[in-house]
Amino acid sequence: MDTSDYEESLSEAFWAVARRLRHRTRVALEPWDLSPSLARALSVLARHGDVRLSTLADHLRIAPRTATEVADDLARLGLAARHPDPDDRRATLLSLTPDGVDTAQSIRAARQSSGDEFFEALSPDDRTALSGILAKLRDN
Amino acid sequence: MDTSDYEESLSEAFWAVARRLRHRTRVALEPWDLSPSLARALSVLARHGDVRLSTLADHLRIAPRTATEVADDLARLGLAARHPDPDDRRATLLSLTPDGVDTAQSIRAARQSSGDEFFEALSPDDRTALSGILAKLRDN
DNA sequence: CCTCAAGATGAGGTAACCTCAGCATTGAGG
DNA sequence: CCTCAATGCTGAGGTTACCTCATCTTGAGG
Repeated sequence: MDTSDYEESLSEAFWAVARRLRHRTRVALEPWDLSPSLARALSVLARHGDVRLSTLADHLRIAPRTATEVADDLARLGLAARHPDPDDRRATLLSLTPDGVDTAQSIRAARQSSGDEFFEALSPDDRTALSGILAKLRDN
Repeated sequence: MDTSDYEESLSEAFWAVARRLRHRTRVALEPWDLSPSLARALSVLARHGDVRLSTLADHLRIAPRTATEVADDLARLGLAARHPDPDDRRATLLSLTPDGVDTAQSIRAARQSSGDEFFEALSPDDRTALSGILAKLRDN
């Protein structure tokens, strides 16, 4: 196996896992009828409270314009609401509604209690290793 | 950091890396005006020769219907061509054209010579670890 | 004030997937 | 042989999660 093959299969493996993870996540979220990306956004909100859309975009590492759409979707579902930033009238803050808080919490709880969560197939060591490796890849 | 936070950041990190990888790959493929998924298909063809569309789908881990589209695209670009399977008249084989062979080879060469390939930011040990971890995640 | 930047969004687009239904062909069981 | 379920491909029609570009409002510095 030469370097090229190695690279090849690394990225192939990566994408195979990505697809699988996406699928698993979607299934896990079915009870709430939430897409993976909305669930991610929800958890950012749960962790950081009110955030500007641009900040949300930063956290999710997506384009600001896309954060607008995520906010639209969360608002449409009644999980979050926009309100004006008192400090800057250009900006909009997004915050969870009570329903959003509940949803975020129950997703969290469900994940915690479900033993077959995707990454739990790994040993703790593997998880630590993966975490470190992903951090390196994320910021290179 | 409890388990849930840990999970959370693992999948977030995973997706952040996925986005980055996709972008990097796209940039790397610009000289050939090929999308990442077509490049993956091309390399499957380069490694396996003639394949049925369904086999291609298996290799790429995509739905059979999607393989049809990949084949359409490769054919449209003149990189691959369909021809009937002599053993089964239901099936179509896809094979690289001479142009496709050249393209596959030059992509391969470019990857080999470019030192800044995405996963080369990792140490060989990390690459090995990642490879093993992905293999576990792929088949759980 | 005036200019330039920053925040959000409307418009419009894309890649890479998917399911479902339908057709042709095949192979296994009666 | 003949039927019939299974297999292989594809047309039709989504969906998700992104993107860029242009435009509007507001803010901050000279």
